[in-house]
Amino acid sequence: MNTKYIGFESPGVTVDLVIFTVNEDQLKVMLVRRAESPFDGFWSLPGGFLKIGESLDAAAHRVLCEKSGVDDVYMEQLYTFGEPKRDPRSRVITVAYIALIPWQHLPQPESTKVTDLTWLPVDHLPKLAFDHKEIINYAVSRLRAKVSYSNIVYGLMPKQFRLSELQSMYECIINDKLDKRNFRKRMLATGLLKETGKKDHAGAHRPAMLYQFKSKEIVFF
Amino acid sequence: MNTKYIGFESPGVTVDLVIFTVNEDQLKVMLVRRAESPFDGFWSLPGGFLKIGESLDAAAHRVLCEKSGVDDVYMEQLYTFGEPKRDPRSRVITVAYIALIPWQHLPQPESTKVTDLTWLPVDHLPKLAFDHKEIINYAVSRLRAKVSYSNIVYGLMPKQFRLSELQSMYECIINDKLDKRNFRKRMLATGLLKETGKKDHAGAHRPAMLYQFKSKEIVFF
DNA sequence: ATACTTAGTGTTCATTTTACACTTAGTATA
DNA sequence: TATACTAAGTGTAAAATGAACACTAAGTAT
Repeated sequence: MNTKYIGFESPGVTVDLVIFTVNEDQLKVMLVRRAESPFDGFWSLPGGFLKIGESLDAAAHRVLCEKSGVDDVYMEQLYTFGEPKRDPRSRVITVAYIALIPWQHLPQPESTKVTDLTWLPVDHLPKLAFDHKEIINYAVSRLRAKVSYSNIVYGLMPKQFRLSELQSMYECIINDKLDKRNFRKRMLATGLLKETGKKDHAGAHRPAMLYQFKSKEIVFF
Repeated sequence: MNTKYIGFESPGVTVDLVIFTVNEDQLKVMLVRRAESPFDGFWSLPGGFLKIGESLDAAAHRVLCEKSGVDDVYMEQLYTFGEPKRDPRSRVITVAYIALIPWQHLPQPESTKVTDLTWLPVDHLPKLAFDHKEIINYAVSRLRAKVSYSNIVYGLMPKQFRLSELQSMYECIINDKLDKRNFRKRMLATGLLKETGKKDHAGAHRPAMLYQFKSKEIVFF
């Protein structure tokens, strides 16, 4: 903050969103197809330039709404990427955000026609535009770490759910199996869940109690 | 990344450094006195504008060297602050970094004359320029958290040290007392320390074995 | 009525964490 | 040179936590 202003030399500033969901037992990330050079036709993270007068968080929310049609989701700033050559056209630094959306909350596409938006499993990504794969990898490692010391998975669950669904969510993210009894004990011991009283009668088997979170607040253990 | 370039509307981009050291059993942060409006005369974080062609990390290192005269220290990106009004003059977003410097490695000021640089304890800060107090508070909470699940304190220790000094370092940062025997057991159990063979004969008491880190690598537990 | 499927539940053992007090090896001083 | 002083250095027992493990319950479908 001690240097003189040299406004016209300023880099461009964007926000890019790593929007996660879990579907078909896979952790997936939202990608949009670029329709211009550079990386024309490549998948990339949804993002956009920061507007003057707009906070970083506001810009991230704006992009989130534009692309997902959803607001009111868990979102946090991830990291700021600023290698000089990360955009081949000119200097652009990007502030990356993580967002979590329950699959059930997403407006489902009407048909299977090719669109410029997709959800791909994080462990099988094609070549992406810019440094977006690096950004996603960092986001995935942050998410995987955070799952184990917080209740951040809240952001990916529907309002009501079976404990087995919650367990499955954890297993998808950390990519490992958990012991059912220990998992239930631990979850109920947090005191963050409550029974809804309702039961889920799906399937030819004993119905499951539906649970929900007492609060949407994120807690660190 | 889907919007058009509007280069001349770009916000300014700075890096600001929260440089920590521990001295006199207190966690302290480096501050520089502003010599211009706004906040003329207030203490502020060392920082500067990002140069075109310079990566964020490089800019942070440049500022670090300018102000501390030290390189080769632990540094990590903290968070990017971008509220529209955080700089009253114009739109500036700042990428904040944390750096750790052992007190012993700092070039000591020759005299006690008033300078434009100081180290103040993080828990007793005066009013600071911009949103710098908020940035410091966030940095302190990050540091305090990270101390408990990594060996990040390496960054604050001199090359060789007594175990009691290491313990004291932990205690200063987390602001709590630790049990001596448990602390030693835990530290030695990590396998990251080695005896130097040398002993520290300071003081009228049994001399202490001097230890050092096997590697400067940061490890998460 | 029977088969099928997921829901739901406790205990034991191993490991980790915590609490806690005395002896040792020097330096300083009388 | 004997004594006092100070921080260094060490082990164990109890408590808490984490990990492994298998059967019964309650529905739906045939």
